[in-house]
Amino acid sequence: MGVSKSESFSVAHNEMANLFKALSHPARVAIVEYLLSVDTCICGDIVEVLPLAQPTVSQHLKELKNANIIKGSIDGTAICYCINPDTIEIIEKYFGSINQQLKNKCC
Amino acid sequence: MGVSKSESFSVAHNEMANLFKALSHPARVAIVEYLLSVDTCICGDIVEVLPLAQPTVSQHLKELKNANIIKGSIDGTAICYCINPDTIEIIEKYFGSINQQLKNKCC
DNA sequence: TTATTATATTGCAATATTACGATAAATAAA
DNA sequence: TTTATTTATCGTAATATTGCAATATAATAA
Repeated sequence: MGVSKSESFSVAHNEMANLFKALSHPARVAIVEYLLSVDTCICGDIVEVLPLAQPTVSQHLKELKNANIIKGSIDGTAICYCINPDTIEIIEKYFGSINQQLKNKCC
Repeated sequence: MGVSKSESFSVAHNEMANLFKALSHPARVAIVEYLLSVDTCICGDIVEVLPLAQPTVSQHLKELKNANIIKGSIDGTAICYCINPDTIEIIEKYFGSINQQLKNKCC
């Protein structure tokens, strides 16, 4: 019991759920919005912006990377993070499609 | 410690994270897509569609309701669930705005 | 080489989530 | 009233997530 039965669901449902899970923590939402707010992708100061310790921030960045929501490229000793526009577009289109389908409904 | 430091983040970041958390499980994604697939909102057969026991489905429905992603209205002994278009639109616009901001960027 | 700097990993404690059997609650039908 | 039917809640076990100190890794600078 208690085990997440993700294998019982379709790959598509799991993929969407994983995208949302990556954004299901305020720290990760804050990271995405911070990456949006800075001019360039070059930014190694995310730890300074968040009220969390460096290992915790590193962990959150890893989850966003694993979900393909952000990309990181090595720049000497620092790492440059930026948002992956492809993934954002996938999510936007997903909700756009839901909205479209809702327009042909009674609710 | 392990306690989620959600109070350390803005209300806006928490609100968006809570929306995504509601959709961060394949069962809840499946519920949303099932509600989209049926003609009317009148549906008391969600349990039949999912590979989960009735109390588990009830719990997932509760989380979607709490996040305002679905609405439920009592119809005799059954409950009619349907998607809340307002919340879907909030999410779509959120990603639309991110996409817009990304267009003016180097990445 | 030895610092220094930036990020990642490990290990662990605290908490949250997931799942379901048992049971309760509420309404409808007999 | 009694009996179905439908959904919700309780209690609990299994697992996942969150957070951070300590430490490791990797690249640069001195």
